[in-house]
Amino acid sequence: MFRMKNSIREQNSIIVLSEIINRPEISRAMISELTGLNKATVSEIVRRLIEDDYVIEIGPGKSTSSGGRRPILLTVNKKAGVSISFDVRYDRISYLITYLDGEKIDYTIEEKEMTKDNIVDSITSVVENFKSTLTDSPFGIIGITISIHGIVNENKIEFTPYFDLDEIDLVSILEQKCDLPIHIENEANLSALAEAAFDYEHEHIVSFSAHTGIGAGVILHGQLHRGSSGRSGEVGHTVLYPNGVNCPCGNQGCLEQYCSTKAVVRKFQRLKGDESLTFDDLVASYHEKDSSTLNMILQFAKDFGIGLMNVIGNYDPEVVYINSELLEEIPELISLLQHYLSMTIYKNVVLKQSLLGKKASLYGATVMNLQKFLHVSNVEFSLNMEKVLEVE
Amino acid sequence: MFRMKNSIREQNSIIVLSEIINRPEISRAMISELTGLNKATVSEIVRRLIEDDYVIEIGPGKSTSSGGRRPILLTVNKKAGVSISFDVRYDRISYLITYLDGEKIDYTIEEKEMTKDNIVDSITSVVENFKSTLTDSPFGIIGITISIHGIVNENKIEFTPYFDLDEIDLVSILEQKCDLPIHIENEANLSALAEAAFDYEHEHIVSFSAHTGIGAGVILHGQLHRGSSGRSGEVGHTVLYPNGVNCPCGNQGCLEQYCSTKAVVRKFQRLKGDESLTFDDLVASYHEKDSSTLNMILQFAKDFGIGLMNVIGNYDPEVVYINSELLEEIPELISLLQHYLSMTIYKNVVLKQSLLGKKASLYGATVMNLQKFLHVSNVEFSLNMEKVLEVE
DNA sequence: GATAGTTTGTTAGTCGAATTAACTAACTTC
DNA sequence: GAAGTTAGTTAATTCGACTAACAAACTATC
Repeated sequence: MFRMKNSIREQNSIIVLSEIINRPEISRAMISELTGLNKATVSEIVRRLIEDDYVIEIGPGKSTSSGGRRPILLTVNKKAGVSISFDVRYDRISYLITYLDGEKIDYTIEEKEMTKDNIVDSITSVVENFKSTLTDSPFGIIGITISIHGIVNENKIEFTPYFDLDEIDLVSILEQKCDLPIHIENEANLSALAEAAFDYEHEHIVSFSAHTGIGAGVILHGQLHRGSSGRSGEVGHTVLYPNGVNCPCGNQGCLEQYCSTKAVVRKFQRLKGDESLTFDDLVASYHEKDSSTLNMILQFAKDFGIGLMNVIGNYDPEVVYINSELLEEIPELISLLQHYLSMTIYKNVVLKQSLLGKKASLYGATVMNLQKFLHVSNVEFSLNMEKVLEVE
Repeated sequence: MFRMKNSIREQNSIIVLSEIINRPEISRAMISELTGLNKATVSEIVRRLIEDDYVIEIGPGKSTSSGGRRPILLTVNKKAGVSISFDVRYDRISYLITYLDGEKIDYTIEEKEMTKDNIVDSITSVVENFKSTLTDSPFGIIGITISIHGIVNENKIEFTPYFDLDEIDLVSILEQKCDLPIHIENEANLSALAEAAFDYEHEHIVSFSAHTGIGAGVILHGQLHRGSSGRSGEVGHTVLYPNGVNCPCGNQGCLEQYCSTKAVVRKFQRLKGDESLTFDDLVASYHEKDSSTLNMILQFAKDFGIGLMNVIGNYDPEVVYINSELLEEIPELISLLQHYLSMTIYKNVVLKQSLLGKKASLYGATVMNLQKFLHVSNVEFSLNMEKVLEVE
């Protein structure tokens, strides 16, 4: 058991700050009611939060119909610091710079091949560039979190399929060059953090990502579950068909070989005997109700459903957010999957389309920056949903 | 955030008590060193624990080679209360009565068909019987926990295959009749609690039980993960062979239809064309190196391994305790499974034979009684390993 | 428009848990 | 027997959170 020194680590301070971050404006009295903390306690904690630049007063609110003193509304001092997020894939890099509430300052995607030789420069040039424009703020850049499509453990990249980032110690290099807190995390895990940060209702959340690979990020009791070595939720390599097709991972019949976007497009190409067909062609063919495509998609849904059930049967979450280009284009598949679920003991599990799509991991990285900055491990605070959803 | 009233709920009290429960004897100075709490703080907390009958002093220890005052050794006041555990299957009921450290007072297995009509009497008669022999103790019976081979949620039995316990509200009935705290929990979950209570080293533990059904109990960050509706770890009904044999659960190709003890014996019977063959015959045939039996067991190991990998790929635990009659009789299969694992990204995950075997759930129930009694949700305290392993 | 009632937020005093620092107690070694 | 070491207690202090009382600022109403 370690003792709390830093005031912001103090349990109740973080509870109060969470309530303030969670909504656009709130009064001391309301915080007291929501948390069960005494009014006097809330006043004292808020006094320190204001003193330390975390919170600002934005003026009086309206009194209720039954009268009474008007509340003094509080809000998080969102401009006290900024967060920088990167998402790195083998074929592209994107970044997002936001204030503390998630409001966008800058967002860019660049399609280019990423390697261990260009990643450091790609990142530092963005950071240096931004640093030069940054006017004085109490906290400055609170941290940089990098989303990696691969296995990450203890801030080290252990395995990156399709590229070679595992050959350098990215965090050490960047910490030296930037002199800022650097964090790296798996893409699916960060996506789950993002979904959880916007979901006030649920405690157990799975984010199921199917892009080039398939992975699940898992939030249990409001906290990210990373597993003992950062390998939790690697469902892409659980076996769907014993004795099925070979997978680069060494096993046979892995889910990823049947249900990743890549695999489905390949199957579509073989079905039509045309290797030039793209993802968009597949979607078009489906919407034209081409019967062989329909059948193929139906088979995909069955396989996908088994992979999904596999995760649900292990974790028993309340809700699963699905983040997949294919299911985004064919949303009725979600209903179909929900129908499959309704016939099992997991009928109460709710499937939802991810609201954040391809920006999920970037916002998850923002959440991680905030978590590290505030020294908390839960997601009981949130970014400003409105601000986030209006981006692009 | 709720305030702590009851002294024993107080964070640091429970930390100190855990250290005392965790070993046969310990001094105040050592507690101070282990926990980081100040000597004075430890003295005060221990004073209250002694006052409240949780702890006793057992006399002076030896001083170290470099001299100094001799320590006053402390130990948990194990006879201050007793725990009662039941394990209920469709075909038998067993119970275990222990002191607070897990030392056996009574243990009995009775083979009989259990139904909703006889379960209440079976339990109350044991409790009443024991109550009459119980001499005055500070806490008396601290609780009764019942292990159920079925789905349990919020202290209610929701589904029991092979029998009908889900038709009565067992906890309410027993609470009325016994006037004691009654808890019920799934068998696999309790087994996991038991394994974790004896495992000081690991934080993420899976207990994989394969008996009539297949289930996994999961300990994450030292706490039992039950899922949002008590259905976590229901791996018996994840799909092994898509389009495989029908399962009573409604799905096709469930793991349970291939790897439960029941399923394997049935397969052996068909293999040999003799329906009277038993589990023991299967084990004998294997040890006689009957080639068709060997092949069958090899196939079983492959299937079992896929089921296991499925769980590991989701949770990424540090260690998996396997509780299966078949693997207990053929322990070399564990090495084989470990070999399969070594070829995956989960090469660091350790497989172990359960030390507790068929008594795992009973000891897990004891742990649960202690957890509820002490108002804690972790297993950072333990039963007395020596005392437990000498039972029978 | 004076008064009563309501709600927000602050102040003063108190409590309790944990800390530090200085002590006593009880040993070993030389 | 003196010096060094370890165990445990005591007293004073700090700090977070609580209660209770109050001031501030509103609404409703006769």
